[in-house]
Amino acid sequence: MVTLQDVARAAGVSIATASWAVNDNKDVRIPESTRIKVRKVAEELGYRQNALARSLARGRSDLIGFISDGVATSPFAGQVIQGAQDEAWRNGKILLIVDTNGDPLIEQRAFSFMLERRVEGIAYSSWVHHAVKPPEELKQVNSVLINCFDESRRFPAVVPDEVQGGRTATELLLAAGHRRIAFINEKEPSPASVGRLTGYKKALSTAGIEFDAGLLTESTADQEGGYRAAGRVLASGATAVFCHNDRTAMGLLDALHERGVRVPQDLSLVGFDNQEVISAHLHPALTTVGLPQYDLGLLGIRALLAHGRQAGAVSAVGEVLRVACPAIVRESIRAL
Amino acid sequence: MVTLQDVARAAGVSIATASWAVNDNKDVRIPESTRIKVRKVAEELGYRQNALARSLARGRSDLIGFISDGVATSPFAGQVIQGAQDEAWRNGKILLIVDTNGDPLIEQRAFSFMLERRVEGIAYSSWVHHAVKPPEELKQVNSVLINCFDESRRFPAVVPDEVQGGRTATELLLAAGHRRIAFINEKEPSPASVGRLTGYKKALSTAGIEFDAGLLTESTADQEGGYRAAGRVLASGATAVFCHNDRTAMGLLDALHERGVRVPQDLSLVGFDNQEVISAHLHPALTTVGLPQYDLGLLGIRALLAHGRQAGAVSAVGEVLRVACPAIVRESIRAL
DNA sequence: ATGAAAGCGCTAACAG
DNA sequence: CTGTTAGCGCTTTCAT
Repeated sequence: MVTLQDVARAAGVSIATASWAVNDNKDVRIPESTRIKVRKVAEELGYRQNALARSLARGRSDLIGFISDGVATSPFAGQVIQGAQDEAWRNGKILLIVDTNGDPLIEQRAFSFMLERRVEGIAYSSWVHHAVKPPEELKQVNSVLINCFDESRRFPAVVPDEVQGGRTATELLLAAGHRRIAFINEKEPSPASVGRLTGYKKALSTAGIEFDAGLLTESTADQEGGYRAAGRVLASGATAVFCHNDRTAMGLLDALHERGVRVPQDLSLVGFDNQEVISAHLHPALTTVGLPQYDLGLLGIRALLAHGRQAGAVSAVGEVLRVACPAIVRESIRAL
Repeated sequence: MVTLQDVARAAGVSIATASWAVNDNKDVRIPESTRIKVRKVAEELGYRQNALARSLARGRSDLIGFISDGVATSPFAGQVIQGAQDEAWRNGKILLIVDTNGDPLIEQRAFSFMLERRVEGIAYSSWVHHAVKPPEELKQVNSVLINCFDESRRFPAVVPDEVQGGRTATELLLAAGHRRIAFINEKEPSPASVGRLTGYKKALSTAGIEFDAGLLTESTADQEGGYRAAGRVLASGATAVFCHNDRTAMGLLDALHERGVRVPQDLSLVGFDNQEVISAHLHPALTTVGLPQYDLGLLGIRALLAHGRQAGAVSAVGEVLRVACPAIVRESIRAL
């Protein structure tokens, strides 16, 4: 490995000068000529900075830890990471990602690894939007929660705006003239289920429609849940249905096909999540509401970096940022 | 930040001794008592090793680079990363992951980052199994290709065994008594399409069945492709069909439902990829062949590490390891 | 404008 | 058994 010392020697300058030339240091003025020369020599020798030494000397690692409880399991996490990575790079930082797969022991080791590597912050993310009890280690470093939040509000968090999402989904149907809109919601209480229900009710009330409990069906948030809800939905006399997520919609669509109910001719559908493999390829393609995954990652890292800058600023601590969920219009809604 | 020096001072020992104690160094014998004491002091002071300094001093970073062209876009990559991470950790290494999203510029920067960080090897992976022209930088460090391969065979590679997979899928149908088995294959030539076709033919020939070109249909490898292939498949008089992947099977199933053809009563189906969101939740649940994603990652890193150990060993260079694709039996096959 | 030199925190000979 | 010390490769202050 060729070191800066080698470059300096070969270029006939001191090691300090070589450092300045290589780093294009603005604080010090060295003649363009020597700068050029040094860089040329470095190039020829195939010099490559040693980030380990550099970090040690500067006291900055330029590393940001990213802990996820499931890139592997989830089709969502990928986009979040992409957003996080892009924002990190834009700031000259690089992500040190580890997927704990939900295992506390792995999480423990992940923290050690990261802290030992002197990461400048940690983004702690989950693939399901939910409340978490962040591990103590998180407090040892600047950090942010992504797609999850701390109930005791000790950390800033970035999450999707479920309420607005639920409202948007409902409004899509309302705008098409539907008045009797069924909602197949997830049975388990969760930020998504309570948030989306709230949004659904808000949209209805804004449109001057009274909430009808008979239009609300609870089920598991997967294909089977949607499939089993078909009977109740049909019996409710709804002309449109808002499904808790795309998987639910897929199951419902399946049941509808079997019963000869056509979508969107006989019944309009809107899903949630915009899980592409499913929504974009159903028959008909599913109109849905997307999760702002990329932005969650991007904004999470941005918050981390901003917070790091104004170190100690209390303002953002515990604050939760809700990111808008966009409408994705495809073909499953028929205008009345 | 408390340093080793602080610990040493507080424990009343030299910094070297402190290092021995903290690292549980076997090469040197220090009395259990001082070892305990040092560790206790370290604990109390909240000492945490500085991996940057450690790596610099030892000349080993314990970092392994993992370049992917799409964790974000693919539901497959996640499992590969999981396998890679597990194997890396088992060896005390940590993965430095970057997703290039297929962008050569990002890839370029990724290499710089990794090389500067002195990674001990790079796993270069793709989310579609295909031939790649690995960038020159890969040669600067111990490396391995995962789910892709170098046509000029300059690097070891780990890929799924498409031929065996195609054979397995076909055998699943054969075993159920089917003789007229249609194959909806991907139109574009690719390791997957040619491999699976080869496997299909082999299975047939082993079973003493002659290949019938009339049973082969080519289409795009997605839902739409499967949907459009329905007519030809039905016309072929097949009693079973092997779909190039689960998405194709999903589209086909859709078309079949519309035409009133029941699965598996009237027609048996087998997919490929075991894309859970789809295959596990179709009606009926899809019998398919899985991709050995986890193992690809695991074996890739293992190869990297092994190769690093016997540095210079020519044996493994350019060698491609084919990993078996397992059968995933669900409900879409009916025994004749 | 450029060089000398003191670290950054830790490891690993080498002495004692 | 334990302490001294010379680096690892680079940044940065302080002279020159």
